[in-house]
Amino acid sequence: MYHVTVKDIARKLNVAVSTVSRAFNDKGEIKQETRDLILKTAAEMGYHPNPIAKKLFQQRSFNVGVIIPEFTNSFFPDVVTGIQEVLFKEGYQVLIMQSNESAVNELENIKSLESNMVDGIILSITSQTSNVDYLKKLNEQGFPLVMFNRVADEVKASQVVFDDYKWAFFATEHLIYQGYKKIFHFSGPKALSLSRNRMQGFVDALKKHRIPVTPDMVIETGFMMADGERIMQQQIDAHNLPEAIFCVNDTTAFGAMKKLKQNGYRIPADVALVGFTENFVDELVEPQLTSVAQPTFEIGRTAARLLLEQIESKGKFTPQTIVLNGRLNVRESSVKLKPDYSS
Amino acid sequence: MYHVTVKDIARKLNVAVSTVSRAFNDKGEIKQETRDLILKTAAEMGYHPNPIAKKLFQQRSFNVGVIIPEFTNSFFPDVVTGIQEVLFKEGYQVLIMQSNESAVNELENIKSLESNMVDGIILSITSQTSNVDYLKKLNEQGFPLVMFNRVADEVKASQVVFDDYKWAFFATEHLIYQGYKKIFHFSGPKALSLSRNRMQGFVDALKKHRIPVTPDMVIETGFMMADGERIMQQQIDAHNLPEAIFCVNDTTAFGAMKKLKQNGYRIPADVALVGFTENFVDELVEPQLTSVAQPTFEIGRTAARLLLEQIESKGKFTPQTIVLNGRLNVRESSVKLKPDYSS
DNA sequence: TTGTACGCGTTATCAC
DNA sequence: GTGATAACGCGTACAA
Repeated sequence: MYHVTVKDIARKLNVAVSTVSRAFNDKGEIKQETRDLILKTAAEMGYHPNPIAKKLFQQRSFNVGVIIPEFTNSFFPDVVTGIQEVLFKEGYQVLIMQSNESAVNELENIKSLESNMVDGIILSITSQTSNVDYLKKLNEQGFPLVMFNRVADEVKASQVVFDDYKWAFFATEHLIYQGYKKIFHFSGPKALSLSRNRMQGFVDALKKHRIPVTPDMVIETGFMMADGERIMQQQIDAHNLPEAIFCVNDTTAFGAMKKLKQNGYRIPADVALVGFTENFVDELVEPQLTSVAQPTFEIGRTAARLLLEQIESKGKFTPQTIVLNGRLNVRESSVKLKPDYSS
Repeated sequence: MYHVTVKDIARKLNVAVSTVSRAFNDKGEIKQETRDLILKTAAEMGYHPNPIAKKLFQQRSFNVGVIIPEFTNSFFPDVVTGIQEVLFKEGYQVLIMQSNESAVNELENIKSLESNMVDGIILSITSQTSNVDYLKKLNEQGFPLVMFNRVADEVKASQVVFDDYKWAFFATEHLIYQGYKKIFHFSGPKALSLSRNRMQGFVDALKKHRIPVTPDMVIETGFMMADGERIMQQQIDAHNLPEAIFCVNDTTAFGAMKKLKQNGYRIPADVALVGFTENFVDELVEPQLTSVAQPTFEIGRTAARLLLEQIESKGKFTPQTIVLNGRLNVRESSVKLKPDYSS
């Protein structure tokens, strides 16, 4: 694998390397015909500027790191797609890393990206992350950083978030309007502000409609399908079933759905379900799952734009928080069946 | 963001930069105590070797590119996870790119990775890729290359594949053993060898069991859910329904399932379904979908190991093809209901 | 065992 | 308009 360099072209054309360089980074300070000649022979020789040398000189890597907790749900891949869309156009490479919901991996990833001289990092913290000192330090040093969805509020960096409170409120209110009174919430890890916000939305919606809120109505579950299954089974075993459940995400809702069906309960007749963070599977399961849709691609694009802004505004930069809007997709799993008078 | 360099350490300690460098790349040719001192002060000063300079010198990027058609199904993310697992341990960064099932993007991605001096590329070609000249050239130049699942046979590179023929054969035979006779196949894009192999497995299974094969039994569908929906609706409209369908993947099977249900058909009573490439959704849909499971993570790990082998065996390297094994997960969608004598 | 000097491929800053 | 040269940070011959 031999790579053609500026030197090769310079030698062949009997010009100086700086002239060759100028031909490529055209700033008008080169004669048109020399430029054309150089570009032509360069193409013939199969020359490509060596990006590594360029990076070394410019002290910029044009790499951006993205750290996400997992890959298996479509949420994060979709966000990453949005991120890539914007950054790729601007000439950046995107290094994607997976923390696998492990705070240890996450820290390793951050350090690895840092030592690879990425120009900035976009991340969504794990559900286990408790210590964000490193991120905080990085951010205070002015290192470009954007967090999305799962954010650490102690770190004063740019954020792209969803109004979890509002949409949890709406989702819960939707259940109330359907006529359900005994409503539970399967919550995410309380360490994440996202979980706390969704929980608060749930609680406040009940309060608004004068439905008494007791501690047993909120059950900390987790984010995985297995979590939903486990907690649902516990409730079934304890003979403590509500009329409806608002789940912190679709995945846990699927777990709950599975266990309910296994135990012979009908959805929504016996227990209604609402999820969160739209998934293409929602329309495939039976009954179809009501869920709150987040603008995944737009989250990614916005995060990328914020990061670019910070990278390019050498120094003086004030972090911004952008809140994106969503929408409630009402489907079979949450709609109260009207009494059937026809038969 | 000021970065500490070898120079800073050398100045502080009054030694030569080469001594500092030696301390890090320890080959025993340095006094133990100088080494320790240098390492200690380096740590204090927060020194990290600049990977870009290292790459420029070593003419190696320790980056590996991965190009996949899409991110939304869990198949590719899972494979990528396996790839990262192996490569990350060996000190490689993985650059992930998405071709979005576009042959144009794919070529751009390859060139972008190449010009970024990745040490090798792992890829799965798009369903649109017809011209693989560029890949062929790359491969013939000795550029490390591994293809998985969706491979281009004209390119004599290492491959990690699944025995699509065998498992399509088994899946079809399973339907035959259930007693179905009129069986259709919704095939993938014929341009992909993967599609042709699955189709051939289907055809040969029918032949083995002396079921006549007619051209209308194989319908080129595509890979997306929308494809499955469209083709299914066409069959329904044409009143041309089989007793069972073997779909090229789960996604098209979901599409078919959706349309069948919408039109009031029961699965498997009216039409049985079998998919391919296991998906966590299979157990969530109703009825649960029978599917062939592929060892996704292992595919990734194997591809990564093959690539490493080629990267490290400077020059003399013979491409290998590794065939991985799978398994048929039989679920409700394909099991023939026995006549019910109980009622 | 340590220091000097050079090269990796690029761009910017000087001269000319 | 063009050429020579230094610099980016590192690793390695070679010299000391």
